[in-house]
Amino acid sequence: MWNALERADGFLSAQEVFDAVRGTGERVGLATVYRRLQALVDGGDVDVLRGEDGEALYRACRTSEHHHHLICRNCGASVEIKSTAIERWAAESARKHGFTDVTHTAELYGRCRRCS
Amino acid sequence: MWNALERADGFLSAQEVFDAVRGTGERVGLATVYRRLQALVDGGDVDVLRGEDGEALYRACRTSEHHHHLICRNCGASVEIKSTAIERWAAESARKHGFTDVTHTAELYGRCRRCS
DNA sequence: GCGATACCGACAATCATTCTCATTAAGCGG
DNA sequence: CCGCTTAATGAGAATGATTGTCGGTATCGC
Repeated sequence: MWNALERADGFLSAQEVFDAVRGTGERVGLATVYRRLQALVDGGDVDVLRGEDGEALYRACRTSEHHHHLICRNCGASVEIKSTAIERWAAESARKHGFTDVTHTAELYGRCRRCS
Repeated sequence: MWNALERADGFLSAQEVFDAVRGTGERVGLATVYRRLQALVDGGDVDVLRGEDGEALYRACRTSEHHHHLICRNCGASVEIKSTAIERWAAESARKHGFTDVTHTAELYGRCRRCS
């Protein structure tokens, strides 16, 4: 399961992970895939985000630091992006409106060079 | 339907809109709620975003311009935010990695003044 | 080896969302 | 007002992702 995520260089849905694992001949249940993915997410080893249709997408990330993603909406390939601009903007906006304890999500969706 | 969205000053799920409309005595089907909400979204009159569990949440927005939200994770109240910094960051990042046709999502979650 | 325990796979259940289709409402020329 | 065409609607079935259930199995300390 971990291998499947590492090998893919983009986000995979739970179904895709399931198919990939099955493809290696390993006999595994779909429920287990969800359980293990959730465990990986809880452990901080995998990033999860919601596609535009609300489906959960998983990815093994190279860094455990806070970062964002640039995702190809065609092939799923993704690039990790760090940005101080976003962090600054988030903190600034929160302060201006009296909000505390603020977190944020930010993802970019487009077509990668190959899929253009 | 529009009234229900306007009256709430936070995001509502499709089910909540459905309940609100039914509460007024209006006889309407759930499928119609989804259809009309989608139409409103397409027309730019309503914003939609995905909650952390993937559920679609709708809100009547005051401006039809592109903007983001600062949302209280306790009471659901939200503030609309415009930011040129984000737009610049998105365009810049996309260009740098050869992505085209890029859109983005960015939301801030925190506790509003009253809920702090 | 033995019992306690955690994990697992198969499948049923749930929940949001979409699809289907017969029905109804609305526009319109006569 | 009438009949006809067309778009929108409601009810409920269908779909698809995700989660729960439960009997079975591998594991570990003793």
